[in-house]
Amino acid sequence: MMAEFASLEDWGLQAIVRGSTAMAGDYCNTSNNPNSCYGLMDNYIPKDDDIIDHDILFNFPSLFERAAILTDELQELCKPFHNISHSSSPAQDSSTGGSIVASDSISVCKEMKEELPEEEDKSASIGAIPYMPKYKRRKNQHKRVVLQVTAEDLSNDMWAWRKYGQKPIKGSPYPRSYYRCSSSKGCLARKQVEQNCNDPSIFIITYTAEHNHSQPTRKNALAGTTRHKFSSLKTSPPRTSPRAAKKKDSVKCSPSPSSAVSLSPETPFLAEEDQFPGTILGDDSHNNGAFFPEVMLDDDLFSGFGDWDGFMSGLMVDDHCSTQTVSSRTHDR
DNA sequence: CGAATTTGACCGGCGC
DNA sequence: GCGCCGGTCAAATTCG
Repeated sequence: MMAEFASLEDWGLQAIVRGSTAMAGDYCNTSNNPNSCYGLMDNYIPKDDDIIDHDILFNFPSLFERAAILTDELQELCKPFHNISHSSSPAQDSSTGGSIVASDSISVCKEMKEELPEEEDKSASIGAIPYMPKYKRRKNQHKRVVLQVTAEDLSNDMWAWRKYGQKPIKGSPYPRSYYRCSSSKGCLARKQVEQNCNDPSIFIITYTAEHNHSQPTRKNALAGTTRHKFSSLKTSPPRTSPRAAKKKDSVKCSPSPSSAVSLSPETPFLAEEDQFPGTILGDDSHNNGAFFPEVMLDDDLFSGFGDWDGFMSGLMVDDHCSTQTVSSRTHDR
């Protein structure tokens, strides 16, 4: 699958090749671009920019009421991927056209940073999502939900996403792709996809804002998802528009476009068996900063929940998982 | 022909 | 104030 994926995309291949060699060291300068490179959290030192979305959290009003409900919301956020865990058996991968042997990494890094007074932030966010004028969103950009998934898992996102931009990111050899939810016109949900420069097979997905509609149950019911998102994974060369050609040499060696993008937004039908597949692990302060690939929630988030620790301890299965991949236990339920 | 993708341009936030 | 950078827009292009 990986090979297939790699062969399908010029830059993807390049990225993978580079990623497997000296790339990581050369490009993954976390001091330059922690956002792009904190994929493997074992050597990640949180900074103010590496944040989680207050909106996401606060747009789940009940989030601050009961931890149990919190997990529901987390599940909601993670739905696009936790189904993947269950669907990663080879027999089920016809939707992605590949012979996926095993999907491993479903990683969720959830962080939260208090940048604004909590009350103010809450009051501003709870309830209807206010319309954000053009170019006025950046203040909220510090608040995100970050997940890490494998390439194959990336294609199993339950939501319908439409790409609206792609940018090379400083400090990362891989471009970041920007998606908005195409299921509902007014939906403010955003998604960014970039490759983990430490491990190109891992994609870092950043969700911003929240869907204002229910999750589609089958992809055919989705608006705006008719085009096969994997079309660009065919062997056809990347498109080069006249505009692109015109300015080609001015473009920094950003890998060819489709990469993560093309991988991302396919939304196959997946039954809504919403068992949270990823073990929610406690905040990393309890774990010496080790990276827990499934779910990571930081202190600030937990500070809002009195008995979160107790709750989480019930969910905790293994404190010693790998720093890069999720053990198969996630899929064994 | 409608919808999705690509990609250069534009804009605003932020650091210096 | 300036420049860098990330995020978004929108025209052009491609695809089904």
